[in-house]
Amino acid sequence: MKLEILKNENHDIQKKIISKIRDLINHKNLEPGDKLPSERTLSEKFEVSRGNIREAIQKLEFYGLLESIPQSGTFVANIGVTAMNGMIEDILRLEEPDFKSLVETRILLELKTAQLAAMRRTEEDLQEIKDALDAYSEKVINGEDAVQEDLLFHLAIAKASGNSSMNTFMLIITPGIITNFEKYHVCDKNQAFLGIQEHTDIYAAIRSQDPKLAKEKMKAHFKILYQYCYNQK
Amino acid sequence: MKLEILKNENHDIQKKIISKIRDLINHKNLEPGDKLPSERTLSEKFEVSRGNIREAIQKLEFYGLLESIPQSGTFVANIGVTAMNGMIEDILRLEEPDFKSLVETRILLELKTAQLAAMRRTEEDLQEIKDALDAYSEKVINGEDAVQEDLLFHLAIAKASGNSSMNTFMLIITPGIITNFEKYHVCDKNQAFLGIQEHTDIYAAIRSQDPKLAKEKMKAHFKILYQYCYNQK
DNA sequence: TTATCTAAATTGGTTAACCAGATTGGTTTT
DNA sequence: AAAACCAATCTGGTTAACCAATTTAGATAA
Repeated sequence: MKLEILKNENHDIQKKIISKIRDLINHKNLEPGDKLPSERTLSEKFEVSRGNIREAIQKLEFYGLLESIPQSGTFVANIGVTAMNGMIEDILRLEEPDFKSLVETRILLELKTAQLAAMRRTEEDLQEIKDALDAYSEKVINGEDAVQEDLLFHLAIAKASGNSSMNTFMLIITPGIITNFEKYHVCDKNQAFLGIQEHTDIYAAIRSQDPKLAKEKMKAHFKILYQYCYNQK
Repeated sequence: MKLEILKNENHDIQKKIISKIRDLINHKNLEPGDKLPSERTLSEKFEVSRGNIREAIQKLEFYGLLESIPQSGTFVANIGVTAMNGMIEDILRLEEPDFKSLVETRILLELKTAQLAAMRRTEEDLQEIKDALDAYSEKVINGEDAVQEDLLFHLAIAKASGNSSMNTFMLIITPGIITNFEKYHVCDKNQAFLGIQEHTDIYAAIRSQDPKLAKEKMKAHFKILYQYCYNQK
């Protein structure tokens, strides 16, 4: 409980620091390549710990807005003040994604990865998808829980898509999907049995290198989920 | 130069730690809820600094595989060994996305965000998109560089889509897109002038709440880019 | 024997000291 | 006057000490 509060406080502090950095860049008219004040200077100017400053800078570095060079300084990336302001505003605004956003995004990604996997899969990819499918089927037939095997099947397809961005994004949204699924108890035995057929259809389409069919079968697979989630709301 | 090497070494160390944690979970048959050895124990067992251990744990925490509780310990998340192994393998394998992956993913996301924005945009969203469009047009007409304003127009649409996951992903791929664009000098003056019309078309479709048209116009906008990027390869 | 309480040890998180390398300003040399 | 050099200073990065909360184990009391 207290953890949550602390973490939120910490998160708030980071947001405040980021907005102060933005204000500083605007006020001092810092242009691409200009150097920010040192971490120590900022920490006493903003009256926060140096660690907090470092975290904020690293976050802005992640989004490509700043660049830290050891033993030298932190510099404004090659991006103008306009885009800088717009992007920082976005970063500050971003709330934690709701379940609906996660599902919507997952479906979008999976329809594409299925399509791409059908186009690009190697024999090795295909074998891995097949293995995941078999593991899944076996668990379901034995009446065991197969959430993990289901997940691995989908991740195998993402891998076969040959697009590392989409693969990464699948991994990022996976935890949120799983926890929410378990919270809502979406998967029951009937759906699992139906899942075997749907998974098999998807696999077959990817094997026969039919992108359109793969997308179609993936869409069918998500149809129930999609409706279920939106009715839940 | 040396920075790169060091950073790669650091990255390698983290990967090694993550795979060692995976081995440990497998070897000790740690199940969901089980406690990992303390950070200090791990650091001397793996012969790395405690900071490295913390980074690796935080990364696995980000992907929902571990959970750290202050003054208590780090625990295996509610995810079985099968999925744990599969996901860690994926995490270790993920390479930096190439330009093609980035563009492919951006197009996928933007076609959807345009569509969703047309469905869900509020009056406020619409105004912000309009402002971004005007700022872009003005720069282009004055013959100035308008890369930033172009970017902000697209981010405004992502915001209006009402899907925070997609919005986040757009922000994540943006830096890679920008740096590569500048590297390849994609945008020239002619494209910028053409861009005004295309942007205006997209805006009009979103204003008139026509999802299908919005997607179509966005597709047209990306057509040149898409071909250009793939020809570049 | 069981339950309860207390103090010591353990935990993840945080802070302050330290490090190596880059920068800078002044000095010396040519 | 200009170039070369050098030491003091400043930088982000790293490490070790510290902290408060928690857990644990043993002593005590019922």
